[in-house]
Amino acid sequence: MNSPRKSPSTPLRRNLAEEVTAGLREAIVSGRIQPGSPLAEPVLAAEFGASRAPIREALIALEREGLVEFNDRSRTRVRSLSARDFEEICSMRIALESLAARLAATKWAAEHTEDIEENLRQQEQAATLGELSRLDVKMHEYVVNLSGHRRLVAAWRGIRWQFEMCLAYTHRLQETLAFEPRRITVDNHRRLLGALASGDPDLAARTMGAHIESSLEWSLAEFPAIANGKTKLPKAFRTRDQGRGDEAVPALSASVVVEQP
Amino acid sequence: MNSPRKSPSTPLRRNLAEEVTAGLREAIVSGRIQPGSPLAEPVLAAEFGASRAPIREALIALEREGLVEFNDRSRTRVRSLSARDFEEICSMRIALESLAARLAATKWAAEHTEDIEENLRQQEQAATLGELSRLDVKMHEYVVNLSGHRRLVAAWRGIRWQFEMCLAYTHRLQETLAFEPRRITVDNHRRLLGALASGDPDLAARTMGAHIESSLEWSLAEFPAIANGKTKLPKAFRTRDQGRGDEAVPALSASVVVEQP
DNA sequence: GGTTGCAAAAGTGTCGACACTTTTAGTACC
DNA sequence: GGTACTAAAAGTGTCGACACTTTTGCAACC
Repeated sequence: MNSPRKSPSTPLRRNLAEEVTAGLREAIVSGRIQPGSPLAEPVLAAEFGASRAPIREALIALEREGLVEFNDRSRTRVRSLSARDFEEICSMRIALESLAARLAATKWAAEHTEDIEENLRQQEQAATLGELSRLDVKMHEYVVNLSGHRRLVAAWRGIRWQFEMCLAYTHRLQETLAFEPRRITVDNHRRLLGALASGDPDLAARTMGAHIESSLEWSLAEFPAIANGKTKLPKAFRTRDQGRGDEAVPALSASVVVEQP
Repeated sequence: MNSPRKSPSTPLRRNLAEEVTAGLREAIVSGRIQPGSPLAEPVLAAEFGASRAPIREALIALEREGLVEFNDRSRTRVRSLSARDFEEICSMRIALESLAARLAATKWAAEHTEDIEENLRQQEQAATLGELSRLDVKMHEYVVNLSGHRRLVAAWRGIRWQFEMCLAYTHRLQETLAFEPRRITVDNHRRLLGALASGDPDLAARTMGAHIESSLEWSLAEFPAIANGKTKLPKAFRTRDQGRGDEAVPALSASVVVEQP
């Protein structure tokens, strides 16, 4: 042996950094920690009963996921998502998932259709809007993973939780309006499934792009508050981009890949 | 004062982590550190005269840029780029830069045309293939930044240095064949500039996609070694994907966004 | 000769400490 | 009441140390 054991009680818990990352992510996405809240390393270290090293690593990981942001002086805050952020997230999803659908279509097999259909069945039975969204994201994630494109997967993960954060906020506003939208969503997904299973890469990409775009338009229609700043969202969520001379938000129609059918 | 100063000689150098990141990045991209080389924290710490904390941070940053990879047991190595990686990088560039071009076209102004034309003039005078590539990347970076899409910029940076690493390798093989390719490249860029300046988002996106795709095809034609593994590349660069049951490389034509003109 | 077992070496995860910087909170001053 | 100055508090960057795990090197063994 080497030296005095510090705490023999500690049952060798590795990857404290990952635990902290997961814990913080959950708290942020769920809204338990409000956007804009400062995240000081010593404070978090105390809360998680860890030292600053794993906390630091977790914060870097969360920054990569877009859930927190570092200030000029390296101070960390929970990120606030503005309408512009929402548009960026959606246009990225279109760009990335169109490519994912293209690749997935070329290697589509019967088992994939079965997997997706199982998911769609669950969607039809989903009790809450939140549950429905979770299944929706899961389906999209399935296609992204199936693409086998590791950099695409990585980039997608870089916005995934930001997207869920947006969803959580919109759902918190309107937990009810589930019926009509749900049928539309599932119908859309069936069309998408058909395109993927057809094996036609162009069709799959086009359909995926149109699908995401249409669901985005629906969101904007339902919650114009998100898009124009006259928002009913929690105050901290309502952010005028605190950027340094940031350009104006590009019109949505311009940030979306339009593919002619 | 509080306690004994450790080294009064240290002139307050901040951001050691960034220095290390930049130093390692340069060494990796230039090939001074061979792909596959292990990067042990204590070793690097000694080399850079730093402690492990900033080294660790630098390695995480480089992993994010795709220049190093962590193994199951968290050991770090310089990443080896296979033909599949090359294709992934290019298809990501097409997806991202097409969107960037679309956005840039909507906000294009005379000054931007001037900036690009200055760059093209320099391209025409570039003495080496490496210099030409540097200008090429700079031009593409210009468009990406002009898009004003922060997540797009972030994703692009996530593959930028990997791309340069590929370039460095191909150039090391063939430093000479500059004349014909260069004229083609510059011609392509002029066409691209026209599309961007036209203000037509669809045209800009389409042209950008085609431009990147064609330059990729040219690379594959010139250096089939890169694509098929029968390579003249340095041994460490020649990597059979050491993945765990990785799927086959999707055909290039399937990983590229084809947009009908 | 090749294999197995074991101890040293090398490596990662986490911790606590300190130097320095930025904020915060008073406090004196006008 | 508002403003300028100052000292405490809070925060980040970096360091060295230790506990534990994985590799490596070597030696005994079949």
